[in-house]
Amino acid sequence: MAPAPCAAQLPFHGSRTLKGPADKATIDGVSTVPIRRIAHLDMDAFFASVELLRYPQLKGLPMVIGGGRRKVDEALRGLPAGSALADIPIEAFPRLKDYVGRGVITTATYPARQFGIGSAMGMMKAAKLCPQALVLPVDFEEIRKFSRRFKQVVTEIAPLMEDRGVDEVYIDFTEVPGGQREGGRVLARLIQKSILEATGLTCSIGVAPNKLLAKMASEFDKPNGISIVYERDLEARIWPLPCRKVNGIGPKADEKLQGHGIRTIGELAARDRDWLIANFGKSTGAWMHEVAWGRDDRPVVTESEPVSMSRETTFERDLHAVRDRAELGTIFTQLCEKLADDLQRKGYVGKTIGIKLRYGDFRIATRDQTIEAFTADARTIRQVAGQCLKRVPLEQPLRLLGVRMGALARAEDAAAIATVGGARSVEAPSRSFPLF
DNA sequence: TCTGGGGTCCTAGGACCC
DNA sequence: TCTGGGGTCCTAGGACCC
Repeated sequence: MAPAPCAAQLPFHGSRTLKGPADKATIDGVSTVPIRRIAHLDMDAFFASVELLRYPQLKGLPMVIGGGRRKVDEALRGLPAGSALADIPIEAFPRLKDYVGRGVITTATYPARQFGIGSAMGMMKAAKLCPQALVLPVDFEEIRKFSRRFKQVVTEIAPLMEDRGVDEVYIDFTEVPGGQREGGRVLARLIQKSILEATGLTCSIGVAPNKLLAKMASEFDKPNGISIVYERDLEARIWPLPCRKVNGIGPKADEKLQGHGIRTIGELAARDRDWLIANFGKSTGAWMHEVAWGRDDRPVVTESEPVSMSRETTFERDLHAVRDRAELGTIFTQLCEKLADDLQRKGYVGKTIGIKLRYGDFRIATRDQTIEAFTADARTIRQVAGQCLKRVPLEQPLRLLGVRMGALARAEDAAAIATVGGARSVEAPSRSFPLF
């Protein structure tokens, strides 16, 4: 019988991170310390590309994936099902001009992007740009399958991989055999080739000294491209880019920067660190200065625990708390049940239960309440969330309702805390009981 | 007939404790 | 009677990302 593992042999719990380079390596016959090489990998038009594997006859045509599914599903149901998917005539597929509803686009194929269509764009707006574009619903099961498959290919080659969503990962090349050759290009090529063989899908990879630059680099040559960026490329390749290209500078920050006449990353780098801090706050200002100079020492994190889970839904039409009370109540209960099911399936419990609603005019309100004991029970969630709902104004029409669980713990850890906590409360009341 | 459904992190005020 | 900081937790909102 194998000896019981000691603590040091147990798998890492929580976040496992890679530290800087340690060992000597040989590059082109020269012994040297490996330089930090971080890759960002982005699947090309992921959702749409997965659909194209099923319907190859649509290749090369403008196509979008996403949206409020109903209408599209109806149209697709009219298609002959089963084995001959590839033989369905193109004319049989639904078009954007026939689309009705509130959805947004998840992915557009490259031909569709030529028309100015992009992710997160409303379906109705996209339909005006390219009414003849084909439109298909998202097949989440299929997407997850392909997502798992490509990530497995990556980790088999380079184990230090950080998951950034269904279609994106960071990879630490630094200590991987071949990871230093041609600045990472050789390994990137191998990964691209292996993913294509395993899935039939292409991806774009950027390799750079850190995550910040790798993320920008992966966009340089899309689709199916590889870009290698070194520290010395900062001025020529990074500084000319608009500030928006920095992961973390969004529309608001960009607008404010532009208000100060700062449009490119180079112009941001030219500003005084103290000036940035004075105008954007201590944390954001200092961070902006660092990223403008291409500096980022965040590690590649291979494992992390979820902080919250939620379920939300946008109604087909705006609902009113009083007039549509019954319908709203049904949806609310279903959301709570789905959330409870998610928590239980994944083995989590939580203490902070909250609701979110979006009004017809897109304003958002949230309320939450922290309860004594961890739970993943649908009825408890429904009850506490119901209390939260009473604290929010409900006069105006509602567009969206959501339920959220925060302050998560693994179910088994929470059970242990409950036991110890129970014993503790008998001995002496104390508020400062350590959580973990 | 604009604008989905998940998430993370940050800020800021107030309660409460030491 | 008037005055502190530091720390944590809770709550609400907002920016941002995929």
